[in-house]
Amino acid sequence: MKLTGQPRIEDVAQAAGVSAMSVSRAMRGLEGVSDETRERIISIARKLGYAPNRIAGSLAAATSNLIAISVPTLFDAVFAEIVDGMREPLMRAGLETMIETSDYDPSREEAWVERMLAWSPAAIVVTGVDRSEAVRDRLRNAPFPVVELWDAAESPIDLNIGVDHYQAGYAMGRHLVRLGYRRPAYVGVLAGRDPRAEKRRKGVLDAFMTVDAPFVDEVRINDAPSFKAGFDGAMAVITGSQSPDLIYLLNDHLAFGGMAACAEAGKLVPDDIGIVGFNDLGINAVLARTLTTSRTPRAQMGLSAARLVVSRIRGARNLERVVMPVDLVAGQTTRSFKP
Amino acid sequence: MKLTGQPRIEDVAQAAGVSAMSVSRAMRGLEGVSDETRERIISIARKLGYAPNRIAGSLAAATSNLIAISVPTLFDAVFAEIVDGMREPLMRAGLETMIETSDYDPSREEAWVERMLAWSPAAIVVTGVDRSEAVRDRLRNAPFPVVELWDAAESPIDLNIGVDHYQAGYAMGRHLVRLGYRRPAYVGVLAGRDPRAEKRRKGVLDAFMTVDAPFVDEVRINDAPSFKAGFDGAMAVITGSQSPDLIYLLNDHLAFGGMAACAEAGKLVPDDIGIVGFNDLGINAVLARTLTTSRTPRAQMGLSAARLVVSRIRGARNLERVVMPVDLVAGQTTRSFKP
DNA sequence: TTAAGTTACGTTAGCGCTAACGTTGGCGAT
DNA sequence: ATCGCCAACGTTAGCGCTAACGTAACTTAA
Repeated sequence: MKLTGQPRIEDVAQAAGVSAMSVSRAMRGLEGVSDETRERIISIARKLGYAPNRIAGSLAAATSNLIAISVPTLFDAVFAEIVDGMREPLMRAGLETMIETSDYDPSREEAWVERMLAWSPAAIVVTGVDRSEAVRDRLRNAPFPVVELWDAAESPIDLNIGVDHYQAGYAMGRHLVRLGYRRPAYVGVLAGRDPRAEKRRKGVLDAFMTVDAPFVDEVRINDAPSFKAGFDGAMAVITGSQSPDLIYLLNDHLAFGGMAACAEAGKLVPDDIGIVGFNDLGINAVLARTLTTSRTPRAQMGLSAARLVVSRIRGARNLERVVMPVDLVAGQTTRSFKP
Repeated sequence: MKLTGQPRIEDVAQAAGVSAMSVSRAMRGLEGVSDETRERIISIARKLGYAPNRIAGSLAAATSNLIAISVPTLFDAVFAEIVDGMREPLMRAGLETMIETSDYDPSREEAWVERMLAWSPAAIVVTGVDRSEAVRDRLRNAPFPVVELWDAAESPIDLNIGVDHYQAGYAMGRHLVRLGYRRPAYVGVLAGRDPRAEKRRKGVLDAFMTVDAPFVDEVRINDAPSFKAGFDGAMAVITGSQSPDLIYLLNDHLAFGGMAACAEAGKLVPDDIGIVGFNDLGINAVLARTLTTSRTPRAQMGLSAARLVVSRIRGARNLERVVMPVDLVAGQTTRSFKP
């Protein structure tokens, strides 16, 4: 009860007539204390309002119960869902979550990784696989599990759970080619901002190139992905001179904005123009005219990643790489969209 | 360079020919080292790849650079935006974010508060003001700033930034009464799940009671708020026997689902029935037929909260309570909605 | 019976840092 | 000259916990 007014392990030890070490063992559920003593210690600890000082514990044990997670942004429901999906297993395992939003900036992520190393986390989770060799090295040599999430890694640093964005794009592209589209346009954010989006774009493009049909137009919004960005981008493409028969947008947020732009411009979807997104956000559940999109297992990805991390922390030594399936969600093609 | 292979402060001290304390002072920008020595120390630290061990530092200083934030969920864009808004000032101040999602469960929040006390955070941020007196006491006596966010507190624990949900509801209710609506219905989640939503509901109800027009129907979805929940809830109300002339839904997510339900049921909005939400999500920017809703300054709230926290940590002793304005966003009333 | 475990503890020695309190030397004021 | 003061350091003593290593009592096997 010295500095902070909080009882310390020594206070509990004295009250229970045992050593601090026994209290430590009892509180952490380690063996080496009899059931009888353990119960007595725990009840006394509760009575005193004792909570182990995690900082001291982490220093002594040279590890913490912190999981450090970096995502580009929480504003995008995709990452919010991934993080949300991780919470439950992490909570069960008594792990706390530290979060970073890098705003798609590799240098911010890099600085954060360095900072996190100073916190001896129990594990670190980063988004995607595209980062400098220097950071990869730091993570490879880290004394804790590392998860690369959301994208599929060719050579993972350690654990990897994600979807193959190129393949998802390619599969969607093939589907669109089969439907007869030949003049695709692309609407996304500035190249380099979102490596996963670029991979999907490349997949779609490659699929269209099998029928010699490259993008006839391409708009890059210099802004965060949003309904508005999709609206503006799609509008630019629609009112442009290339008259595409299809717009592939970075994700469903943009795609929904794109549908609205079509409505505004008097274009029927998909009669006049096709609109395709990515992720399958919940919005499709309530639209009479659903988007064509790709369903990504976000929550499942978070859940699996968290479980893997927990099992690793508990001692499992398996190297895992999980590529999760992306389901193609075909939009309705019989009625028209009017928001 | 002992345990973890990471250089320690002592390694830097020896390399620079000074004491560990001087390195500590130099790294933290404290006075007591000459500019010359400071630069030399910092350059050597960089050369060695030294990063201060935050855990050891936090233990010695009995405080950390951690900000602990609890929100009900990140899946709701509102909280994602609040957290996102806090990131920038926190980052600038060198503070790390620990996050908890309580899923609207007070007992989870309570347990988390106890856990966080063991981490000596620099500040703690909780959502809303409705919590047990026991938790309020713990937070009041905490040796760091506490922020209650998103709701306006009558008697704040410490800092408070939020909107007055009752007033927002009341203002919206008055607006709706003026528009001539007299048979309102409510669609929300189970009572007790979301105290802020209940306050808004009460505000709307009180406004309607000024013209003796209570809710004619009320549906409580036993599920997370989503497009789908709004769709289902609104559909239940529409197909019910009370024929409301207006549906007030918990938030914009539900309200958008509600609009879709109206379309599905062949009801014109607002000709046949009014649909009202809360928050003003970005979706309105792309809808020809916009929702009637209340605009909440989420990002601004996060930003202000973070700034306040930072200034407090830096020594300011001001007690602050900020009630932010909620703007009423009137929906278009001239054309009909068809998704 | 006795050596060799086993259980249930206690003791020791830090983990890497920082608050608080020295100490030293240089400098201006008297 | 010598006092006091200040800047620029160094020293000491932990912060509260846990890994690693004792140790005593008790059990088991041959």
